Amino acid sequence: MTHPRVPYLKKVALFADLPEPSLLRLAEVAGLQRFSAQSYLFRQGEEPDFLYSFVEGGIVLVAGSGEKEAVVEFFGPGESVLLAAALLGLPYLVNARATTDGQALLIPAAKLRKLIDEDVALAAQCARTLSRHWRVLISQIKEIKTHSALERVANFIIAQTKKTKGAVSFALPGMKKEVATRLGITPETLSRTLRSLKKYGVDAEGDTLHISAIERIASLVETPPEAT
Amino acid sequence: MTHPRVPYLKKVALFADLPEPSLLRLAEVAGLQRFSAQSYLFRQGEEPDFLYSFVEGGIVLVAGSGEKEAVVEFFGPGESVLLAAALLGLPYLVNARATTDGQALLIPAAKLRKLIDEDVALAAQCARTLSRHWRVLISQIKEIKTHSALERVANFIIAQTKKTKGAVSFALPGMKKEVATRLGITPETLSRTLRSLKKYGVDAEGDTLHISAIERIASLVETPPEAT
DNA sequence: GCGGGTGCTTGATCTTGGTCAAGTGATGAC
DNA sequence: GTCATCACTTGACCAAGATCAAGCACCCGC
Repeated sequence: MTHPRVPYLKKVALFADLPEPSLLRLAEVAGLQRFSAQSYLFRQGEEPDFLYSFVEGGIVLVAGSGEKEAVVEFFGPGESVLLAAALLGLPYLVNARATTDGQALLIPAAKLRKLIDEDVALAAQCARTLSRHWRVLISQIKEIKTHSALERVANFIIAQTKKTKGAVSFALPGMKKEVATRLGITPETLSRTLRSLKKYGVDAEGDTLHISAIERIASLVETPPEAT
Repeated sequence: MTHPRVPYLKKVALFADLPEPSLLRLAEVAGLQRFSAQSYLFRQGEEPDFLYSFVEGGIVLVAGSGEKEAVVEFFGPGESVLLAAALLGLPYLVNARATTDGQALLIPAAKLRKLIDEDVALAAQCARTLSRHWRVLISQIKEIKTHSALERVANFIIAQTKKTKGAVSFALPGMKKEVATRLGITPETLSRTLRSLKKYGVDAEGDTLHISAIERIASLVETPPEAT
């Protein structure tokens, strides 16, 4: 009965909660696209033809094309990118490069712009998703403006896991040099910082970090018990 | 015939293009609130009761309460803040402090959340406004991560005016120390940077900047003509 | 008038993190 | 196999900008 692409749509947070009719409308215009690691899905300055929602694999949003590259954020399965550009029909501000092989649902931007004016459920859901993105970016700006390199690395580690205590291991969402610019530091500084975190139980093994006790990392960043 | 608060709603970009029925629904729940310079409209961590849209005057969004304050962005007449928190019903991530006296339209957050699920025009408009905000924040992140203090100040000056050449004068959107942290630098550094920009025709007089030729500032920031 | 608070500037000094350069290890082309 | 490339690390050095400390100018209350 239901469209073959609906199950894919269900995997994407942006669409998961939409009612059946909305899903069907989207399913009709959506297409599934494979991509391979290190390939570019789109480049800064291009006109947005699609909204990208990841079913599998991940990408990294990179600002600035030439020498000065800065990672804005990593995105993985279930997330959508560049809703903003697609909705406004303005050129992408960033590049998207795949960090792994994967597949994405592509929704034609023109169709999306049309649907959003007709479908409350979709429009409201877009607004909520964009709201979440807004908050993530605000946090990042706060972070960069008020915390040191070591604190940012610590916070990044904490953000990568849901656990608040005990041992954790996880893979970095991209190459170390990408993680570095995501944090607003150089690869060299990240390397040194990770080494200095060894004494707090952080061990790097390739692109996997082993944390012996996440609460020790958290203590680095919490305001140390103040008087007053 | 029309509600007395509709003309105020018309002044706000978020609402200006909405059809009459949507405006009326909003007008019924909106309230006008005066605020005075330096007062806090809300503080970080509070539950969002309202969406704030400025009819007159401006505010500054400040992250971090204690010692480490960092300005996230300035907002003026016609703009709306914390749509994100209001829509999601999550605590504010930032403080809002008035930079001048003014008045704001307050839309109860609960009502807004209800309306957005029923009113396509409103929902779509929220999504578009949030999209614009997203792009502004992305630009700021790029800026901080890839440009030096001098370039950031130059870009800030350029962003404050619509003109692309000739002389300009404009008032800073807040105190110098606020502008400084907005740019991710200290007040001292801003002061020194402005002085070093004197030779490029930038003159500070109180909170007003006089630029003798905006294109000279622009040339500081454009990639100097590269070979290749 | 005077005194105190505040925002801004200026100078001297320090520190963080960036830059430059060299070296290692893994990977892949041939 | 060799060689090149590339991510990453490490070390030595450097510089942009932060911090610390005065000093100035303005405003407001008294």
